[in-house]
Amino acid sequence: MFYETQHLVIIQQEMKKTSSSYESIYEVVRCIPSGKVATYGQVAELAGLIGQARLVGYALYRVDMKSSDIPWQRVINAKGEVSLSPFRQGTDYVQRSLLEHEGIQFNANDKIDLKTYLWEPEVPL
DNA sequence: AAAGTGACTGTTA
DNA sequence: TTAACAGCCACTT
Repeated sequence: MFYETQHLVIIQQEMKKTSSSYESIYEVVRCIPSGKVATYGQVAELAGLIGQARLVGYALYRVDMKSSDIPWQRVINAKGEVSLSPFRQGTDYVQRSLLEHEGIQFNANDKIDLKTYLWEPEVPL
């Protein structure tokens, strides 16, 4: 997709894929720089969990704001929008607010231009 | 133990 | 362009 296969191999070797532990996911999210965003699928891929975007969403749901060392707000869906959910109790608005504070702009359709803001990892961590 | 449910996504129509 | 679908898998009932 966006990365050299070689890079993926390296990253996957370093990240443990202990299912039921979301450490690899959190590790990737921590690498997203301020002012950039990553998609759920992208994070899953980098964490060695290809095709399991939903797992990333679930992992972030567990963390949410309790852990301040994880920039959870920088993960959005593939359409470039903040994923909404009735269970988020307004934290979706908080997410948008945090991103705008980092300099990310939303267009008239409440979407983020991925061409401009999508995180493109250097080789590797 | 089986079935339902999501902070998802690529494909198909 | 948008929308429905089918995979996806940990968790909860």
